[in-house]
Amino acid sequence: MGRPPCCDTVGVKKGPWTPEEDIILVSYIQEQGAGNWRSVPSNTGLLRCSKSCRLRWTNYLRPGIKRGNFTEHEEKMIIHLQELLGNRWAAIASYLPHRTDNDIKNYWNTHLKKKLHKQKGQEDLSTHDHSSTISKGQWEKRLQTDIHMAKQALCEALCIEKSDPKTPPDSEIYSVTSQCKTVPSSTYASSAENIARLLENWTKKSPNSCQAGVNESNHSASLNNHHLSMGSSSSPSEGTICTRLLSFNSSNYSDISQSEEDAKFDAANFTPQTHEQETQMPFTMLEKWLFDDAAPHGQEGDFMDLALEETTVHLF
DNA sequence: AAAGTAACCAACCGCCTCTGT
DNA sequence: CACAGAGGCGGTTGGTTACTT
Repeated sequence: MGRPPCCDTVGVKKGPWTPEEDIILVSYIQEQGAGNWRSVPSNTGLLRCSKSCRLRWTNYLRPGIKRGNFTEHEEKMIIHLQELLGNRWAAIASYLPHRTDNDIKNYWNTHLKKKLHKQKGQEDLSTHDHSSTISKGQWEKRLQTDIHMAKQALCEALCIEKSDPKTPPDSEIYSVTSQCKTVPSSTYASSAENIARLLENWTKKSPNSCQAGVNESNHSASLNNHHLSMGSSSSPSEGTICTRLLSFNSSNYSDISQSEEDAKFDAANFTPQTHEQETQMPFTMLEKWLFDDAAPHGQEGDFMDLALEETTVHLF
């Protein structure tokens, strides 16, 4: 017999998450921090299994997530990393700070696999086989540059940490921990943004489900009203949750532009990041691991010997 | 306009790994 | 060292949306 399910299947809700559930989850994580997922359903009253909560957080509600519209650069990164690492989506995602493993996996399965298949078909017809070798070399250089940039970012982060112990490292800026009171509000605002986006779709799709207080002619107002209306719902905890969310939305989030947020990410661009605790392995370990993986394909030497060339920078 | 098909993506399932006891 | 439980991960599914006929 297999292991019992991670949680009771009786009374556990499945399927798409509602905005209310998202708000409850985000609010809880904002207070308690991510982790100890087992206790999340019982502490929040969510009728979801712990895994579902974790997945929802990591793939959708976590701050800093960018969805859809993969850039050409990201696309190529994924292709190359997939070539190096295989279907280790979490590892690949760690090199694309804005993206989740699920998102990358989906994108690979729906877009890139076909695209590559198509390209391969064309290449087979072509007699210029060396062109692919050249582009591969370029990618190796690019990755080397990525690694260099990541190293720099990590060094900077560590230097900052050392010089000013009160300054949280980048990894902490984007994590919602139990010490979240000291974490800049932008951390949570991004989640609020995700929910706001969700609410936007939700209000469009099901105007009846949240009509109380929703002014459909004004989107931002409708979102706020929606929060308020839920704040006056039967559940008192929900009320405080929504009020808090609203305050994040209205005061803090508006102060933090997306570009600023992006800039923070860019500072640590291509630095491998983990999803859950946002704790970063020492880069050298990851680097080594990556190279070890690549080594059997005879690429280690290429990577190690490649110096960072200015000519490769323009590729980004 | 309706039906059929393809594409997309959120979420689930089950196995694996890690960690605490 | 062995075991159990929790979290992490990759494969897969199913519902929804977009597109085509």
